[in-house]
Amino acid sequence: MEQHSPSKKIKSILADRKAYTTPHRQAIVNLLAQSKPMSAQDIISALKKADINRATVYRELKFLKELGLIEELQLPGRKKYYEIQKHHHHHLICTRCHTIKQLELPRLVCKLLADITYINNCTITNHNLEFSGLCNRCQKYL
Amino acid sequence: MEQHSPSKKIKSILADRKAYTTPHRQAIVNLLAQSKPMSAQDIISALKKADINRATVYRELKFLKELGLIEELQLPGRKKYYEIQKHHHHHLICTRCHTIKQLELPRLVCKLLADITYINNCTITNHNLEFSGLCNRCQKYL
DNA sequence: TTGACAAATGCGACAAAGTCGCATATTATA
DNA sequence: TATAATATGCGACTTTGTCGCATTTGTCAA
Repeated sequence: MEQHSPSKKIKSILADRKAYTTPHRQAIVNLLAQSKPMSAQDIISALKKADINRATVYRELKFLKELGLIEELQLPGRKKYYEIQKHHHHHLICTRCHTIKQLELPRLVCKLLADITYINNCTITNHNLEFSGLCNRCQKYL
Repeated sequence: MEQHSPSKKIKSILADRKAYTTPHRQAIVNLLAQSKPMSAQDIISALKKADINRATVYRELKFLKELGLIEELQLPGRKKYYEIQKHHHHHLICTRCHTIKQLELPRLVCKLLADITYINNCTITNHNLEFSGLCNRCQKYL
């Protein structure tokens, strides 16, 4: 497998936490950096040449999530999906072809969250806004 | 267990689908009608006197969901939660006490969905908007 | 460059959530 | 009340994820 060396930024984040830059860790980060959101099993399959233990993959995903390097998506269905942490955004999972697309959201959404906090007198630390339906390719066929 | 007889409406929905009005089915619907969102395991435990098989509960939840009588919530975490289908709404799960509260959302949200569909040229059939954070009771303590 | 120590890994067993096929039981209705 | 469709129990199985522990690997300072 081709191993891109991790960016300076990632290396320093790892160093700050006294975390090592291991081949497995790099492989997972690189894989996610180049692809759509993947489930743990997707990652295990994709890296089967590297022969990474299942438990290691799960541990790694948990760890990278804590570090804020990747994000965990709670899409409809049983599995969690992971993707490289970019700017915050949301997804559509197609009920026909099961591809996951990133959605463009009107700016309004941020304001909305503030309103919700105010109306309900609570402290929102996290939200999960995901969609399912038909992607633009599949909606032509039905 | 006290068995309220199901409403006419529910009976007719069941009849339309040639589904039977069985004690187990009634027990599950009645239970959900009287409580906060519950996981499958919560339901199994709550109905342990009725001694309903696990598989039956899962099958029933799936079926009631298809009928539109209950809704499946995808909250952060591994389990799914179920609640009686009321008007569409959203939840906050408290990261401290884990209670699930229904949130009041500004009307804006509906319009937002239409905008998202338009901007992204897709067909949204379902969305999942759930929150985690601190409920109004717990936010006093931290 | 190497040795020591912390961090990462593999392994295998375990757990929780959910599914399936099949034999049996229950329900609606003619 | 007989019958045909539906629901249920049972148990094995799958998937997703976790854990403890022994071993290996990465880092850093001497």
